[in-house]
Amino acid sequence: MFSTRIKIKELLLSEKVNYQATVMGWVRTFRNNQFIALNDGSTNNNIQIVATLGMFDEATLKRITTGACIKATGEVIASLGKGQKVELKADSIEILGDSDAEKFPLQPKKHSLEFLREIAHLRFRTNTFGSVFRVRHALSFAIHDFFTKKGFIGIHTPIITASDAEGAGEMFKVTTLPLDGTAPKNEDGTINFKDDFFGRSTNLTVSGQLEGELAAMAFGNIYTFGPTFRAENSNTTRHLAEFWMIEPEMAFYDLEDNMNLAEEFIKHIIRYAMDNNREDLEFLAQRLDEEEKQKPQNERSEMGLIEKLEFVINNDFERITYTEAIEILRESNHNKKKKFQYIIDKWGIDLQSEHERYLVEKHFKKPVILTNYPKEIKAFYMRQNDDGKTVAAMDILAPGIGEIVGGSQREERMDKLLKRMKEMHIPTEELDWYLDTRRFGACPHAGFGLGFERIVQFVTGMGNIRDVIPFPRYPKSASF
RNA sequence: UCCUCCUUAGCUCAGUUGGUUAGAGCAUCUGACUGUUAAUCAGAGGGUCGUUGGUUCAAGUCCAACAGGGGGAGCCA
Repeated sequence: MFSTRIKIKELLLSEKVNYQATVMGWVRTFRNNQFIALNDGSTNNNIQIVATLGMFDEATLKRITTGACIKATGEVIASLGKGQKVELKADSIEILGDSDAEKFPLQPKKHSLEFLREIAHLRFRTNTFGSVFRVRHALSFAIHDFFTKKGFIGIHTPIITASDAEGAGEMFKVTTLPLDGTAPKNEDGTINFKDDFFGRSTNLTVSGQLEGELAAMAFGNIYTFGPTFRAENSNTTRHLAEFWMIEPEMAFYDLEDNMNLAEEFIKHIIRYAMDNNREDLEFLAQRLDEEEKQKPQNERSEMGLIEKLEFVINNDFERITYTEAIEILRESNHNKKKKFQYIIDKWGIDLQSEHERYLVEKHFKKPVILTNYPKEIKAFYMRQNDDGKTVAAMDILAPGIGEIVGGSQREERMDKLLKRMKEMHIPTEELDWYLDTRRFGACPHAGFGLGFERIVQFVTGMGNIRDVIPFPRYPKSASF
């Protein structure tokens, strides 16, 4: 057995001294030819390894460079210096992997996030990304934990799908047909997919919702948590071409049940990260704080990261209807003074992100759940309200990020659903399997979708979504 | 996709109204020092100024196109 190591987090946490230990990790700095700051990714805190002068040969010391991987064995003692409680006085140091100091790009200094994105394969070794991805994992675990405790069944919906009728966005084609122009064609010149791998045209999924609804019609409560793909040419700080989405779907839920679950869910996973990743969040809070100081006074956020998260956990989300939101916006001084780029004048228009931000950041200063949107601006499967104008939709808007959750009560009445599909030119033949849920034992049900990276952004305070997924995919970029 | 800003050493950035040999800090290398905390001190190396084309006696500096990046918008999660 090779790994007899103790993790640095455990070693530092116990504060026990006077025992033999082995640590393994990557060198952050090597000071004074004696003091190695070693990190193993279990925490941002490094263990100080003391290589007593004269105990190690010159050749070994030369190989202890920033980025090198080493194994050190010795006695854990109370530190003789300030700055750490314990340190490891090395009896032996073994270089497991050299790192050419002239070529290793990470330095013990502040790097820009843009530069680190170019070396995404190495950025895991920085404090910022160490914290971000530990928090990401905690949130991921908390999601499964939340739904499991509530008796939800996790469903793996397909990544390759045949349907392209959901209208959730542009899709990536999946094919094994040749791309050199020799693929079989129909008489009208379009590609004939009969000889393709699946014998039909297929795409990467844009949502697991429709399949999720099928499972909910058997298990009652289900959730999906998987990768999702959108071939939109979106170049923003909150869009990715490949992202992870959580989509719960619940039988016997109406819109209010749906909102209650979504709010409880968000609070639960934030609470989990606060309880289990305090150190990482404090590091990220400090990082954000320094970043904020670079901004002009009027652009700085009023709350620090920890404060903001506490606030979200401890306060009810504001719940208003679309109609009320339009009223608030129309009557706002911001609107009257024509400070919006898009002036709010009539009911029925879609809200622009400037309006969402006004509601969340200026007016309510807390997360807002917007409900009952006009049916014209929402998807075909949303349940039609009795007023004939709106649907039982809900979006949760978060400060700094905007839409974090989109959901609705689903239209379970076959006649209404079919009518709406026709109006919106959704091909019913292709979705016949979906319509079976309405044919055989239809029931009131609801669900929502939550972009995982967006909640990771919210919790870590990272401004760019490309910095909360290890290897981001976006237009013109699929490195690593 | 649209608007806008940016691109100078490995990194972060200076570079004046266009003018001779393009600078700094950090990193790297060499040496000194040795209980340091992004160690310190001394010295050295390191640049086709994003690419291509244009204006000019002269371009890092002005103009254009393209590429890449940032911020904002749209689409959305």
